[in-house]
Amino acid sequence: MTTARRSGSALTEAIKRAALELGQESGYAKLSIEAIAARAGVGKHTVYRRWSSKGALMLDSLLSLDESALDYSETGDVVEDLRRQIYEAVDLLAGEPFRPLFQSLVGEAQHDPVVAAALTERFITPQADKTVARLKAAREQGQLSPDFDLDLAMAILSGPLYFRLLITQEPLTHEYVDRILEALFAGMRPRR
Amino acid sequence: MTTARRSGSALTEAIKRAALELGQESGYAKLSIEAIAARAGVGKHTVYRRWSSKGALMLDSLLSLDESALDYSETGDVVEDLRRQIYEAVDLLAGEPFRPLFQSLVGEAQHDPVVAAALTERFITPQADKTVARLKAAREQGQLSPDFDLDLAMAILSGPLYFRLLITQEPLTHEYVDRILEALFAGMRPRR
DNA sequence: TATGGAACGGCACGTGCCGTGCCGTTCTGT
DNA sequence: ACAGAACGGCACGGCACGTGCCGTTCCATA
Repeated sequence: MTTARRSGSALTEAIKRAALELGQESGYAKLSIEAIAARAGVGKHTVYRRWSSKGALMLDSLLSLDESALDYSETGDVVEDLRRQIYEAVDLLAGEPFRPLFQSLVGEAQHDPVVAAALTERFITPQADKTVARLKAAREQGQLSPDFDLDLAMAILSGPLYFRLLITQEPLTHEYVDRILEALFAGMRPRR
Repeated sequence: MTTARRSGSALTEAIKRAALELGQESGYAKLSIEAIAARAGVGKHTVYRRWSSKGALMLDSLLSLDESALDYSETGDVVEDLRRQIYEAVDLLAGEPFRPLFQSLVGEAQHDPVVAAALTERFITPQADKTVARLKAAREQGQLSPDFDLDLAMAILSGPLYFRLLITQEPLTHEYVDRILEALFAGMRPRR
């Protein structure tokens, strides 16, 4: 009997899917590459050939979900645009069902430089750049105080969200996002 | 020959010391309880009897360093008081030589609820409470806008610091702390 | 259409650490 | 003086690691 052999990319997808499934069932901690390979019906080599570690695999699996999902449209209103951008990121990664996995992944990045680098390159930097670009455009249109540090503004927007996700481990609601935006812009509007 | 036997608390201290030493030498990731016990000249039971996991041991070892170190004096100026409080926490845990360990520990808290709970109870909550209490006192003295959410202010102070520590993994300088304080209070001062 | 090489699934191996027993010894409280 | 707890040392089974080797299947090239 000739088993229909799957193509390379189909295997890659099957492994990612198995990783996400097992991750949601058992949690990241008790997750082994052995188990993922078994679930995907694949040899361990086939996994190791593609990813160097459990963290790299999970990160890739998780971030493959977004792709275009993290784009957002422009309304002309800075606050509204930022709100939408943050809502989408928060809903995807800090909402069900992927919050625990994303959380564990950021945790893993604290031990594993490879995961940290990949996380920064594929998610953190793109998001931060988008935020700063939008702020910059607003500042040039006179909607913001011209002396405000945009990188700092970005950190003040992002920081409390990660603080909630990682430290207090409370849910990230839209209402919380709104409050941060409100507080930030209270101090950022141009002075009369 | 009768080996001089160490008392219980002396053993506890010796194990903590060994854990911190090995943690700084090898990094948290490649750290085993076996190795810690060996370094401390102690049986594994003696470790397991005191701590339930590597994370619990490391957290205890690290936070035992502060004790009274995280107290600070009152100057009457909110910003100055908060600055001192944050400096001290940042210098101890996010400065050399303990930054990598603290970082890994917060990472561990993402997988291990026991570590997360201990971290919250022994460090996060006390720090947050202190900050909020100081803000509250200032507000009651009319130094702050009366409608500002103090918990949110605390998150805006803490969030960017953890963002730097965990996400962008840049050093936490006093200068950065100052900029956050400045930005926050720009939006918090009472309106005329 | 024939052929070599790459990728595959399956299996087994040695390694490291886990957490837990059991031993005989040493200290402590009563 | 004595019982019991805590100790250091050792050995154990278990698990997942990462890496070999096997024979098979697919694919590119000639």
